[in-house]
Amino acid sequence: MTAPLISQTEPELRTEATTDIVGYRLRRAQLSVFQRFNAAFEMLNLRPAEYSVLVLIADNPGRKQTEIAEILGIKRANFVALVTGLETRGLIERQAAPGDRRANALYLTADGVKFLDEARAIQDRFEADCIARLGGVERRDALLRLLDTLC
Amino acid sequence: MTAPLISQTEPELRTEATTDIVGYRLRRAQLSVFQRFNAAFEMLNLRPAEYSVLVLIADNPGRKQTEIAEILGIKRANFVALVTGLETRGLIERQAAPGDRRANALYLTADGVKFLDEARAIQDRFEADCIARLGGVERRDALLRLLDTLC
DNA sequence: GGCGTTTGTTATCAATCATAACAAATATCT
DNA sequence: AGATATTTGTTATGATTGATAACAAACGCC
Repeated sequence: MTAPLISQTEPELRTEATTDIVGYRLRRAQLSVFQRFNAAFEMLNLRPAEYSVLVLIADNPGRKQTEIAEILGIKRANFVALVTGLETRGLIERQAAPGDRRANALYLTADGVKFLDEARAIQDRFEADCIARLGGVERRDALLRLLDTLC
Repeated sequence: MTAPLISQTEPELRTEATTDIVGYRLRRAQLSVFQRFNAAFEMLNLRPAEYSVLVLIADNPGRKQTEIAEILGIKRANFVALVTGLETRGLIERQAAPGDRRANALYLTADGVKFLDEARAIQDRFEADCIARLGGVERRDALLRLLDTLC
């Protein structure tokens, strides 16, 4: 005997047990947001991690690689290529850190400052879009508070 | 002249421009949750994606690979290795799909059912921990609603 | 019967993340 | 001061994840 014909409309899958999970929904939301971020920054060819590095250096010039990396939760080893990439593009500089010949002090170049201005403008629009989707700044803040409890 | 001594306590970095961003906080929270998930499932050697595949097959036996993959947002191409891995471990089976000799219908094996029972128990405890961190089921539901608006 | 589409698959490719090892420089301790 | 431990940047490497292109077999359509 074959399976009986149940419905003409395509039978839907049961997904509650999978989708009603915090981690799963977090992953989906994060992927979605990052894809939109990448689309918005396609012209600048800037990835999320790179943007955060530029902002952090701009707000904290002269800090060592390790300090910047640690705050972003990036391993020292993986941070090297990231910094090298931004340096090769002429956006940041590694300078000798005063008082520690091992360390590299990171600075934005003049080009980097100009570049970051453009990036910040795009990011502001992007964040405004996220806030609009969430339904207002209060909801955004509520989300950030909830996310913090998971870290 | 050298930089003046400002403070004995280590000077803190300015991070607002980076951390007050939805995408960034999403990424951090998702990474943190997945790391705890992986720790909880270390004994079962089960990754988040694998768990969701098992649950989805259990709740929708006989579905084609493409159907399961699409719901999880996994590309067909990348889903092959995932299915093969679970099949090699004896947890699921690829069976001939009735009426379509191209497609593979996916089923849990008896071992897969037993295995998923254990996994579900762990996941239930894990989700309870997430809810506790968030401050209750209402907050968890609020988070899920907010996350949905970002997809 | 011919033609476009779907399905599973392989092969790449890029990005992300983790670990181990290492040399140079620095800090610590006695 | 000298021995020892730690920090810093770096390279190398591996595992995981996600995306794209191409392909043969099977299917659906006309």
